[in-house]
Amino acid sequence: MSAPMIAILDDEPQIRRMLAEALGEAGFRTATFSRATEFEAAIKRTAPDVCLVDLGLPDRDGLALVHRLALESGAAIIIISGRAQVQDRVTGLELGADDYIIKPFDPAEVVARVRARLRKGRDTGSGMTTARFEGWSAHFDRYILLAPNGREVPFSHAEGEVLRLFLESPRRLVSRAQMQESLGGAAGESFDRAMDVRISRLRTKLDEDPRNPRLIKTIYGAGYIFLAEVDWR
Amino acid sequence: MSAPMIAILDDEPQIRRMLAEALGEAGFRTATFSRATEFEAAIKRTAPDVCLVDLGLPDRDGLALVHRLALESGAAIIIISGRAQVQDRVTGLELGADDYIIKPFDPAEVVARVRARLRKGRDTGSGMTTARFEGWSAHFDRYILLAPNGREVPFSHAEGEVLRLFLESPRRLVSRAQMQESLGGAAGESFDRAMDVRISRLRTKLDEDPRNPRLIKTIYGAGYIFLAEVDWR
DNA sequence: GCAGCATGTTACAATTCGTAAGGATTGCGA
DNA sequence: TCGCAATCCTTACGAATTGTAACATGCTGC
Repeated sequence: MSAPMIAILDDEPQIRRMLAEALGEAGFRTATFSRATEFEAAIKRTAPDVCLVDLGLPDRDGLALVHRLALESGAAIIIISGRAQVQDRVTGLELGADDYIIKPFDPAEVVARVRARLRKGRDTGSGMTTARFEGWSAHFDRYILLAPNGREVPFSHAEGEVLRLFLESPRRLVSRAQMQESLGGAAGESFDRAMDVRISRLRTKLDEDPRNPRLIKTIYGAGYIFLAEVDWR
Repeated sequence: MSAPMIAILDDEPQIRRMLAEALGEAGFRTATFSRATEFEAAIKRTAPDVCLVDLGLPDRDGLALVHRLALESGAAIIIISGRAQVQDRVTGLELGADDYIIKPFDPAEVVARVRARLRKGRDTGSGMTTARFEGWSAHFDRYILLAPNGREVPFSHAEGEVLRLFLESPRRLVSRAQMQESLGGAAGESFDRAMDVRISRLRTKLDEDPRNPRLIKTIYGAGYIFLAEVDWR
């Protein structure tokens, strides 16, 4: 498993450099952006672990961006802002941010707060081989699903990759770009249809009603959401 | 599911009261302690969701306590401290604290930061998945509406975004500009008509009489207002 | 009422997605 | 090497979602 990925959005080059350097020295991968639109597009592709967002960007309202990120991405969100009023901090946090750092800041504290965010929520990763959801259990070490009625349903490697991706971020939007990234598909080709087919097959194995799937929802133009509470063992 | 439990450790009675009151009003259960030994014993019995710990207690070294809590309890830990040096904050966070608040603090910010910690711990999605209004219920976790007569009405992602926006601020004017922000529409384009169409489709799903909509009122020249009492679960 | 604009609705087209059918690839045993 | 089976991708076409254009309706101030 590679180093955690930190996405940085700030319009001041100096601050971008400072953050990227401090986080890089701490062993993280970083990606920096100066404009919100680029930033948001990149998020959908790469699914970073933590987002550092500077409020008060010129080209968009930062709080709306934070709200969207909180709803749609699984990343932890840390706001960096020059606005020091309590009310600013409260609304930022209520909109879904996980932390709020005031400028000027010390890079060491930023690194510490990023580490604190990563510590929590890092459940998956090591010996997790079985996941339960909605009466099903997926055994990745044996390549089988156990249906709620006890029936054994085998699944292939490709199907397992998709299922694992969903089970690792349940109730979160997973974009097609993220899937391609995770499943090693080259971009730009007609790999899209292959993706569809994998999903389709997985759905039939999960007893989904094709017209009205309960577990794997399609978000038109965006990706998929796996709608279930998942419990890894 | 009962209200989340917040354990508070502070040696100043005034601060204990202030925190307990603010958190109580926000809907949390609280338990306050003045000495670390009592506090630690209680933690083992009641397993709180969040611990608020004041450093600099007389009877023990606070950082050691934080470290033990981080290792042994599953609770989120928020340090409250009068020591404002960056180095203090960094070591507190490195030892396992999830957040670090400096005295003097505003109770509203403490509440917001407690909420932020609970959001991430709570599997995903913050629990806000079902809203009831006027006999309807909107299930955002299943992408369906349940009509007052029990009929199931599916809705798409775009429709759901609009509906969620209304349900999150009922009886309040929502301007078109706000919608564009929240729904991620690029500004300046002819996105206006698209907005209208979304509203129109949503209205038909909600059985609105086109000539006389009861739920989604148009405020000419300003925006829309959702007229219903909303109850989130 | 009328002019001028804001909003509602409908029909249509572009895009995106689902899946059945068939072909390529791989692995395995005879 | 050949045949067979399993797996996976591609093709092709139908279905669903969404935005846009065009037109209809409604609001506001004169």
